[in-house]
This record gives sequence, C-alpha cells and structure tokens, in this order.
Amino acid sequence: MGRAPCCDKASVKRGPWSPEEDEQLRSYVQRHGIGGNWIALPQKAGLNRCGKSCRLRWLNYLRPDIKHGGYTEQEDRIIWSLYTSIGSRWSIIASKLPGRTDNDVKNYWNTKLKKKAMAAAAAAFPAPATPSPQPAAALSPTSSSVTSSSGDARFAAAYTPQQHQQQGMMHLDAPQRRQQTELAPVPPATVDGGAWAAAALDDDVFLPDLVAGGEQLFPYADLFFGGVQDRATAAMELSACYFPNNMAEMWGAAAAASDAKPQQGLCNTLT
DNA sequence: AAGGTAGTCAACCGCTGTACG
DNA sequence: TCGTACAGCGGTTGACTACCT
Repeated sequence: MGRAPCCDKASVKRGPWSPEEDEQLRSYVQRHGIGGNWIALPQKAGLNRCGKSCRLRWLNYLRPDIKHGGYTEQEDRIIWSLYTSIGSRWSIIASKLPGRTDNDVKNYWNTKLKKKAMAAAAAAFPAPATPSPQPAAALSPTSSSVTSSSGDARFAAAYTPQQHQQQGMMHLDAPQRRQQTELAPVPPATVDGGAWAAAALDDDVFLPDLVAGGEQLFPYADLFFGGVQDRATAAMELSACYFPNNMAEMWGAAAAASDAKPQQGLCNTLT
C-alpha cells in the first residue's frame, strides 16, 4: 500500500506562482508564521496550492533573506570545495552560504560552476590520444550524483584516483567521500575546530583535506580559480565555514552521545 | 525575420528520515 | 514495535529567454 498523496493534484493549482499568490502566502506567513504544518497552510491562507508547493515557494523565493544570483568567488570556492568533498548534498552546501537555497546552489552548480570545473579539469588533464580503458561508465553505479548527470560523470572521470595520488589531491569519488563522511569518527572534543582540523591526521575525515595547512590546501584551487593568492586567507574562510565558534561544544555533545548512530556524523551535526 | 539550439531557473516528483500516536 | 503523516532532500522537468544560423 502506497502513501496517500499530500494533496489532490487534480484540484490544486500547479505551475508558476502569480504575484497575487505570492503576496497571499507572504502576508499569511508574516502574520501567522508557518505553524509547523505546511500541509494545512494553503487552506488557512486561502491558497489553492499543494502544501509542498507553498513550502518550496516560501523557502526558495519569498523568504526575506533570500539572495539570487551574483555569486562571489568566495562562494564559488565554498561550493566547489564542498561538492568535491561531500558530493551533491545541496542543503548542507547551501547552509554554509547565507541567503542561498539548496535549489539555487544546485542550479548554479549545474548551469555554471560545473562547466567551469570541467574546463579546468580538461585543461589540466588533456584527453589521451587513444581511448581510455577506464571510461566514465566505470564509475560507481551507486552514485546518483555522478551517474545521473553526464556532466558530473565527465567531471569526476577527469580525475582518476591515480591522478589524485600523483597530484597529491583528495579523491573526487563523491559517494565514497559521502560514506566516509557519514562514518567518520567523532573527533576529540577537547580541541577547538580549527585546531582539530589542522591536527587531524585521519585520512577518513574529509575536512582536513580542505582546511589543513601546507600544500594540501585547496589542491584544486589553482586549476579552478587560476590560483589562490592568499592561501591562509582562503583557509580561514573555509575554516570559518565549517567550524563555528562553539565547535568544541558541538563535538562534545556528539561525543557524549556514545550510542550515536553512524548517520549522526559530521554532516548531520553541521546541519 | 524566422527557426533552431542552448542556457537558465522555478517548480514538480518521488524518495528518505523522523516524530508521534 | 508498527504504521502514518509530515518535512526535507536531491534529481528531473519544462517553460521561458537569449543567442546563433
């Protein structure tokens, strides 16, 4: 038995929102809040829309703190670094960019940033004269983020694990990294976030790949952005992104939950 | 000017995780 | 413990626009 639909799709309006509907939803939320129930909201607000549609419209468009377009190079760096580490977990990536939504970041990556990354990859690793014995199809079939998009597959295929090792780079196998991320052990709670990140030696944890100092810092950055002038500054930007001031407190709470499931790992903690 | 193609982005779909009775 | 309802997420679609031939 399947789940009952959240609304009667035949009777609710679909498609683009009119300015009147936007105003209706906006004024209702401003006056009453969401009320913890999106399904019931359309009826209360007098909207002939599905609750999910209202939620999406509010979160992605009507929310007062939303920013559209005008991505900065710093934001590009953050998106790109996180994508290469955790894959297409857009909500996590968006949560590190104030005013950005997961949908917006996803669209931005798919339409602009991915091409930029692929161009950089193609320039760094020109295609061999003979066909590669390991085509993109050899990538993990379990990866929706890779296999569902030829662009992603090509982007990922541009970097083999061997190349990563040769270049001293972190791996681009997003599902693998995701698995590592979710299974990553809770780090010591006695050190602050930045110090822990710099001190961590466990290769199973992705954050040190990004924020640890020295030549390993942003290993793709030179390819992608044409060089980071001030690596220390860039490190601080990303460190601030990943590690809030109460990092030790956060990890302490996580460590206290000794029976924490693997899913309660790094990314869930950060969200 | 007209038709075709590519790019963009809002919106939808279907699935998963979680809270709750 | 199980079933249900809901929120949230990521992938995909389709309408619209810009650009090219």
